[in-house]
Amino acid sequence: MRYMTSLRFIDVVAREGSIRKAADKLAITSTALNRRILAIEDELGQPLFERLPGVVRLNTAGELFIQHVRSQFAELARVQSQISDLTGIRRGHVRIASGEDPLRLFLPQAVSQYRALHPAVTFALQRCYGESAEAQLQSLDADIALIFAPIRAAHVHVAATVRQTMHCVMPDDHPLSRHELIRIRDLAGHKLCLPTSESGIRQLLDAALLRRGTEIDVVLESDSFEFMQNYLRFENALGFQIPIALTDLAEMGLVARPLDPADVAPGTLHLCYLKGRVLPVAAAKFLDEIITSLRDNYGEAVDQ
Amino acid sequence: MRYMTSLRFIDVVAREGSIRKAADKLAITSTALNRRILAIEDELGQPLFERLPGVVRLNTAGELFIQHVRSQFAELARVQSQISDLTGIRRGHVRIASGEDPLRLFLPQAVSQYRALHPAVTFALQRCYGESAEAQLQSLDADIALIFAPIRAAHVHVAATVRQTMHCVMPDDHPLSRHELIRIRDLAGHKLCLPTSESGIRQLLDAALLRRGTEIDVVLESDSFEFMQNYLRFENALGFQIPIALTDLAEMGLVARPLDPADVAPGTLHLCYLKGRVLPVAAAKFLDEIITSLRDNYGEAVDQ
DNA sequence: TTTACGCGATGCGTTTTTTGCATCAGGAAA
DNA sequence: TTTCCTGATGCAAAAAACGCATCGCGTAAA
Repeated sequence: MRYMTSLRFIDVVAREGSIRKAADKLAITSTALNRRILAIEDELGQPLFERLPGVVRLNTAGELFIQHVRSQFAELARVQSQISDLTGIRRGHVRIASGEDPLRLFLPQAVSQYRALHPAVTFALQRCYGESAEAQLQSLDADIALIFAPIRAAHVHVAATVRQTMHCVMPDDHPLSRHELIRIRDLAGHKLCLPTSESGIRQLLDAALLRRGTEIDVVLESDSFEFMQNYLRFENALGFQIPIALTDLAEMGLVARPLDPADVAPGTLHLCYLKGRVLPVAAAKFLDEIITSLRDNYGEAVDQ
Repeated sequence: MRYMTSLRFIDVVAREGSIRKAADKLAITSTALNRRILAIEDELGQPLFERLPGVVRLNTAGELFIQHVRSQFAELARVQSQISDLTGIRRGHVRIASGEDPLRLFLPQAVSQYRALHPAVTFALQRCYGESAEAQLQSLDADIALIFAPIRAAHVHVAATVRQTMHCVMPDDHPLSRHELIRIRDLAGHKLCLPTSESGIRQLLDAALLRRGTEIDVVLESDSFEFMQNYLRFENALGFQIPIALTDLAEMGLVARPLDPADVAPGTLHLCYLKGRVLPVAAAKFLDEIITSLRDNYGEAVDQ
């Protein structure tokens, strides 16, 4: 929308922290951009940016204003989506912030299924960890977040949750593969591949290992499941995943065995959006879809 | 704010129902206005107005969009108010929709008291009845409403309520002035001045008269208390008011006597704003003020 | 039926606004 | 100090918005 040009410009300047950089990004000259900002500040009666040497930074008024600007964009998107929905063709753009786990299989399936019904809806998927997912909800850079971690911020509304039992992944000829249920103490003496410490899986494991006082042998840390999964065979090591990320292990000569819930507390996958926000039609309907899908595939997804 | 010009224009067109009339009001030519609207519709991908012979009317998409536009204005006002509040000087504009009763004494006092503390805050007071007050809250034409009538719409949030016992106003030499408490049956045979039927007072009285089956003699109907009050002496008639509207009766040779609550149910004065809305700083603080003031002057104002 | 009037849409010349270029002033780092 | 970056500003060119005149179309009065 053309009338929002100045607001969009301000948003970019705030993100870039520099008028000239923002101007480059927006493909206009810095003078034009600078004057737009001065004009808005003039109309508003006070500056939005502190001009520090080399950078510009939002002042308090600017923080208030940028929040307003972003919510206006989100609101406009919602209204446009609602209007498009009137014609029968569902249009829109859904932005999802998710941990790696659901990005492996669950979200690809869910998105493609939804797009088969509504081809005019586009998606953006951003991989990120819990805290940054919540930040993206708040800055309105994401509509929906799928987080395997405790929810920290009070401004996040949890639309559904799914219990996820931790699984241990290993080559199918690994000695532990004979166990149907794996205890924490069984891990002692085996080589382990763990996700990095931002991961919810890692946090649950660390808590469990600490509680049981088990000594472990971490040979590899990675924030890529893909890498870890491929690596397990070479080292004959153990990895960890949650059900929503468990894909075609058999093809890779791997198996997954649940860890005893008495040792490792089952984690919770949270499906969230920003509290108080009315989502665009497309995002809201997609949310409904994946709530249903989570319930069907992983049981007891709790609407809240 | 300049960037909102097109939106403001659309709002005026929607209200006027005619591009040419709106153009007159906005002091531009109809062609310029027309093109702005076409441009927005073009960007939006579909029309907002139905072009009927002689008038334009919002279509469904337009209704959705105009709601968005109005909320943008309200939000911007809130943010501006918040920003102004940073400087220490409280600025802002508070729009109140109220029945006649609080406009007599209560609101003039409250507003002047508030403005004494915050001279940069301006006020707009619109006299109206219950239903239209609620409509004004919803269309964001008013921030706060003070209604002596039952609340009908679910989208209105009631911030406080005050019980108001109906009073009968009469010349101080009227025979009924000897009664400390007036019963409905006492009214029979006397000349009555009643408010018009939109008034909450009239509705309560009608209900009471109907229940008691009392025959009454209505000599005058008026939606102006001022007029009624001045008229009572000439006709030696009876009028009706609620405490919040009772002013310097003695000076006019009038007295007020409460009606028996067993006959006429005490009405409730409602202090409201639009549900889910975050009021601008100035409006929110003024709301706090009058809640306190209502409680102090009329007892038991209930925060809700 | 005819006429007159009001409405929104559109072509075209004019005015206003926005943009880009060149340049200035000022702070940070080499 | 010099260099290099930043945001701010004067001025001319480009772009957008505007007003005038006019068209087509419908309703309502004659």
